[in-house]
Amino acid sequence: MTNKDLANLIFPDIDKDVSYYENLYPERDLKDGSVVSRFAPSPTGFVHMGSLFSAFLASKVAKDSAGVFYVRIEDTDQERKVENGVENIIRDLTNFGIEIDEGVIGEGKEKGQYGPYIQSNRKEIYQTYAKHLLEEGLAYPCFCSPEELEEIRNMQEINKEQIGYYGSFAKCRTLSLEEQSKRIKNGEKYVIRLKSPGDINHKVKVKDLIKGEIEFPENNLDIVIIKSDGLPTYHFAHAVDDHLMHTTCVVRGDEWVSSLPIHVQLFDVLGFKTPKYAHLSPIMVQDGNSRRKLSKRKDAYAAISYYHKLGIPNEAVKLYLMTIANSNFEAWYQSTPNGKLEDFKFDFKKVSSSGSLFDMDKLLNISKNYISFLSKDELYSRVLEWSKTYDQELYDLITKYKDETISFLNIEREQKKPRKDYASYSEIKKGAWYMYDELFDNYERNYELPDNVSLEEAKKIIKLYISKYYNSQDSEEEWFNRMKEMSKELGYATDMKDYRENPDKYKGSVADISNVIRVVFTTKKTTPNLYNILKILGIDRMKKRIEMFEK
RNA sequence: GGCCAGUUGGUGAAGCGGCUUAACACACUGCCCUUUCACGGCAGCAUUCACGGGUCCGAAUCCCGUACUGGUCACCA
Repeated sequence: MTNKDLANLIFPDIDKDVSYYENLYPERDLKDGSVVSRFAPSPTGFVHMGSLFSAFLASKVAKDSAGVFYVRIEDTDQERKVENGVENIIRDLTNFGIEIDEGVIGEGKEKGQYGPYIQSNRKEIYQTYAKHLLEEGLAYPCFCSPEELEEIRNMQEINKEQIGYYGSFAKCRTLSLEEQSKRIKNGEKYVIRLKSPGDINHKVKVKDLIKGEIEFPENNLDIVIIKSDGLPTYHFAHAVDDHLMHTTCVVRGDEWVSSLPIHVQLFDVLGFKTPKYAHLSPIMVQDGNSRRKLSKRKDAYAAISYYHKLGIPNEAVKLYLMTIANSNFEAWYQSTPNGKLEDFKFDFKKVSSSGSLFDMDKLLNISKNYISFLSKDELYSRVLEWSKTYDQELYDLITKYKDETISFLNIEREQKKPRKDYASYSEIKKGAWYMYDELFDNYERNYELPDNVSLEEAKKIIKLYISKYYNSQDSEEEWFNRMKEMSKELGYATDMKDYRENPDKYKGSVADISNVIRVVFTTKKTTPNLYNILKILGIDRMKKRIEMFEK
């Protein structure tokens, strides 16, 4: 009985050799310095801010270096699988505008030479490598039951010993080949464990692109590499896949840093070159007095689809993520005319090694700025597309009144310092509803008149305005001058400074006059430029709204 | 509990031994500009970098210890 016999007994159907796969997946033909990175989610639901963050940065480094960004699905835990998991992930990624160069691109769809990219379809590959380890005597079957392992753990805890399967606790490690084969033939359940060559008293240093050099005790645990269902554990799959797919940079959450000793050892035992690692700190959220990781289940705004629904542009979310990732980004972006995210050179070294709080205010502010610099046509088409799925009423209105909508959206836009009204597409309706008769006529109108102007006075003002002072042909300057003339006639101050100094001399100021007019036509006392609004409304609708006001 | 990491205003952070009486941005407050709002401008917002020691002429920056926070110790990823 030899190791080889045992390997054949365990994997009788594996007829390929490790070298077969090494040849099947040759080195990638890329320029020096090109980064191959990946996003490797488990299909357990949608994409949330945290995983998006790592996907985004992974794709960014690949793109910056003319490398490859691919998607691999890690579904070795069959129990946690979720219906439509893959589809949802790909949808969120695509919705968000992350381009997938290779790997899984849809349910049952993949592209690229290094596949399959779904781990459950790579079973034979993992088993081939496990078989190889078995042959070399670097791995062994373990028959311990979960109960036995539990017991060992408890004992270790009581005795304050290192916890885990190692040394004298690794009972199955020293089983003879005959014993092993006998128990396998008996149909006992077993896993395959790595025969760890590590010594806990030795140190390993691992360089992380974000955290710097970290020193750990060597791994001395005989970790499971193949589970009893024949599928690999994360650790083993990580080593095999990232080697075979020639990943040069692994970007993942920092919950993985503590398994680094295992991973380094696995690469070493398998004779693989370790990739570079970038471990990202999680995005945190304030919860009472403490902080915790942004959670899929507790925080609605953790889901990337939340932003989509709200109508926050993808670019804004990306901009936000990049300002979190590289603190020099914001300054670069503001000082670079026409600066685009794509032109920014992202650097892992500048990523903070402690988790930052998620800042919705900041995101909204970035979004507000971003939207303000959109051209009128661009904004219109985006709102159109967004409302199509999320606000049918808005969609119908802006389709019907396309030109008016564009004119309205263009008020104080397309200039050096545009207005910043909307942090999301969904806010547009709140700001523009009074431009549509369907909404204006049917909604309950709450006229927000200035405090110092009574309803009677307001009616008087608007009557005088429409009959004597409004002329649709006026330029903005003429229009406002007439407003001043009217203020004078009614005993309101025309000059604001004068009014502020002598408020008692007047009934109010031209500001009150213009606000009354604003309110009559829009009900609101804050709107974009009134002159433009009146132009869009036109004289007929203005008259109609005056009638409505007087009633 | 072991191991690993982190700790600079309300938030994100810059800083890497003297240029820091701690940048910049968000939020907040006040003023100015102004027909409203928005924009813009100005000002305010940490006498101090978790705490305690040490090194040094000099420390937010280097070293040690403590505290706190987070991660991890599965046949989950």
